[in-house]
Amino acid sequence: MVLRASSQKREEKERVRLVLMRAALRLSAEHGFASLGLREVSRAGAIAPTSFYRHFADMPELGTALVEELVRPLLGSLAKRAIEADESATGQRAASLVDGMLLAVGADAELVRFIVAERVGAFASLRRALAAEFDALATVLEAPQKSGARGGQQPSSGAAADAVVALLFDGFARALDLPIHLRAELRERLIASLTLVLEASRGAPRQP
Amino acid sequence: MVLRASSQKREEKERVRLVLMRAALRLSAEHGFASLGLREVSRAGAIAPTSFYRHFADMPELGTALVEELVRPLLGSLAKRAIEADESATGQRAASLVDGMLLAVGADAELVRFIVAERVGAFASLRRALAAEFDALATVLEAPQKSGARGGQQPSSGAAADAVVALLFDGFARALDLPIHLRAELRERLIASLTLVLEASRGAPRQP
DNA sequence: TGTACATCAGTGAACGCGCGTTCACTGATGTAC
DNA sequence: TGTACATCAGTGAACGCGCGTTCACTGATGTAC
Repeated sequence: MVLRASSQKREEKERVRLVLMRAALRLSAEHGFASLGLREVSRAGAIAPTSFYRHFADMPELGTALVEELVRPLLGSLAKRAIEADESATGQRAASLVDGMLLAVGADAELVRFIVAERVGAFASLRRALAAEFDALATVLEAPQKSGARGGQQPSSGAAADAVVALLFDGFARALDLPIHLRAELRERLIASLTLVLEASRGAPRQP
Repeated sequence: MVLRASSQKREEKERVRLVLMRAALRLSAEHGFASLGLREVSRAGAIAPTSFYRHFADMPELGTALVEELVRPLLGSLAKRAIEADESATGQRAASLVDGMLLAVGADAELVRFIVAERVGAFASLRRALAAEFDALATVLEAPQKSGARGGQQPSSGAAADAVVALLFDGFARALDLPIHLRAELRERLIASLTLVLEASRGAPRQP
C-alpha cells in the first residue's frame, strides 16, 4: 500500500482518459471524427464538458492519441502476423493476413471503422498520422522476410506490398458493412486476390 | 426568344443548384461532408440560408444528388475506358485504367476526394449509395469483355475485379495527397500492381 | 503518528456565437385571355 | 398588344438550442516535516 503511493490518482486519470478515447471512437463510427464535439464526447464519457480539458487540449489532440495509442498497436500486431506466417506457402500467408484482419474487425469494429474512415477522412492531420502508420506496415511487408538472409529485394516487391496493403484495407472496409454470415465468402475472395498478388511477385521478375 | 419561354427561370434555378453542389464538394474536401452545415454551404454559394430549402430539403438530400449527378458520370466514364481498352494487352489495359484515374484526379480533385472519403465515411446512407455505384463498376470489369463472345467467366475473375477496383481506389486516395511531380512514380507502381492482378486472372485457373 | 500545505481532476455558472428552421413578404418572370 | 393573375426563388427577422471556452471554486489525495 505504501508502495507507488501516487499511482492511485494517476491510474484513475488514465482510466477516464481511456473512457474518453473509447467514447470518441464509438461516436466517430456513427457520424465521423470531424463532426465530433468536445461536449458530445464528454457527455458520452460521463464527465462535465469542462473536465475534458484535464485530459486533452482539444479534439485534434484526442485524435492523435487515438492513432498513437490504439491504431499503432493494432497495425503492429497485424504486421507481426505477416512476418511470422510461413513465407513459402503464399496461400497460407494470404490466409493469415486476411484472418488477422477479420479478427481485428470482430474484436474492435469501432477502431477499425475509425482507421478505415479517417485514413481518407477530412482531418488532414489525422490522415497524415495514419498514412505514416500504414507506410510502416507496408515497409514490413516489403522487407526481406528472413532477417538473416541476404535479402535481395525483387524489383516488383514494392508495388506488391502496396497492393497487399490496399487490398487489406479494402477488405477492412467491406467486412465492416457485411453481416457476419457473409464474411466467409469475403474471406475466400480476399485470400484469392492476395494470393494472386503474392504469387505473382514471387515469380520470375518480369521485363518492363 | 419566344421558344422555350419558361426555361430561363428553370435554367437559373439549375445553375444555383449546381453552385450549391460544387460548394458542398469543396467544403467537404476541407472538413468532411458529415460536418457540413446548411448555412455554411449557402454562404459559400452566396445565397441566404433560407434559400437553401428552395433546392434541397436538407443536407442528406444534397448528398444523394452529388452521388447521382456527379459521381455516377465520373465512374461511368472510367468504366467506359476499361471496356474500350485492348483486352489482349493487360499492361495496356492497366495503364488505361490508371491514366483514367489520374485524369479524374487532375480534372476534378474535389469530386475524387469526396468519393474516396465518403465511400468509407460516417454518413451510412451516403456510404451505401456510393457502394452501389462501385459495385456497378466492378460488375462491368467482371463482365465478358467482348460482348459478342461466348463469355465463359473464369472462376477467379470476381476476385480479380474486386481487387482491381480496390487498387484503383487506393490509387485515388494516394494520388490526392501526392505532389504532381511524384505521380509518375505512383502511376508506374499502380500499373505494375494492376498488371499483376490482371495477368494472374488470365492465366490457367488455379486449383484450390 | 499528526499536522500543515500542495496538487490537481472534476465542477457549475456564464459568455458569445453559429446552427437549423419557421414565417410572412418581395418582386421578377410566366401564363391566360 | 395590354392587362390581370399565378408562380416561385430569394429574403430578413426571429426562435430556441448546443457549441467551445473562461473562470473561480471544491475536495480528495499526495507530500514534507
